[in-house]
Amino acid sequence: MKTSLPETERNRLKHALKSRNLRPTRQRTCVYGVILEKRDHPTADDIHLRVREKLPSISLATIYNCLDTLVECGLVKQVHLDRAPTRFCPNRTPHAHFHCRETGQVYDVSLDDERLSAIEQFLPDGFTADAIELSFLGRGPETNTVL
Amino acid sequence: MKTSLPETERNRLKHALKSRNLRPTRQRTCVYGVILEKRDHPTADDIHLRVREKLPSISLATIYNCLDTLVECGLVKQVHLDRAPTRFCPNRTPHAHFHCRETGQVYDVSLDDERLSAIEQFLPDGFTADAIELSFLGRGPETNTVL
DNA sequence: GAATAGATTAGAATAATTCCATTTATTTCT
DNA sequence: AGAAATAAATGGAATTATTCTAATCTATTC
Repeated sequence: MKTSLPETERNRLKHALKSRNLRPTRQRTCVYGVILEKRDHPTADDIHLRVREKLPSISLATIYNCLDTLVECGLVKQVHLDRAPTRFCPNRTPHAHFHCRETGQVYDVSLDDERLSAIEQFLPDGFTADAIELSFLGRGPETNTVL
Repeated sequence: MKTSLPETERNRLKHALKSRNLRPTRQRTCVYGVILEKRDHPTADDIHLRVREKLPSISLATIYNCLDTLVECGLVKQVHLDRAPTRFCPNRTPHAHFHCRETGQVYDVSLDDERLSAIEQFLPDGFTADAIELSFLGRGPETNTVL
């Protein structure tokens, strides 16, 4: 059976899993593949629907398990917006999220090292962060009234 | 009946509500009072328990209604961390949140104007944000191993 | 190839949030 | 003040997200 995961990505997954003594199962591979395929910040449920097209019998619990594993491996990030289901994002470079009020669309906003370290310096002495989540809520470019 | 809300705060609430044609009901006043009283980022459920001591018959639905109103009025902010229930925060000055992995405690991290506008500049052209949420996950000062 | 550890599965359980229809409170109008 | 009109609160049911559990399946090790 062939899964549509490019070699580099598949290797990244394999290595990340192996280094933690986890197995590169069909389900994990497929979930990761699906997340990389359409980068629209899907929820667990969205992902379930998409993965089902390839592995029709996969359960939602497995989706959650796989996602948690991928998050642990640092291959996927969780995005928490509003009182809404968690979304998942395979962008491994440092970035923030912009959530459009109008369209509901979520955009990645990339953060270079300079910006990232600027943010880290907001923390008072004694605090050490290993994860930062920055998100904006507002109106994206396609909602602009052209006058 | 007396509610333990200091005058300034009560006025702030009254004015914010009036300007939106909303009513300063006992429930709204009490919910706001409780949130100001113990600033530990409680969930809707926590707040329900606390408000019940003063208004024993208040329902959770009303707590949610009141909180939504307070958020609309800009008197309370929502905090979204992990896959966890939303927390509420009455700190109206710009600030981020720090979530300690060990203790679960949530700290406010204040942001001065300079920092705030630095963050705003992360946005590409065409995007306008009316809310920013920044949160850190890591270890707070009380978890430091003293060597 | 049996034993062991790791993953998946279905479905039940839990928990957060929303919805709805009814009742109660507040404001407005006279 | 009292009646009408509007806004808000209520309880409980409904929905939805997420977690848990026990059983089954798979891969790896001896």
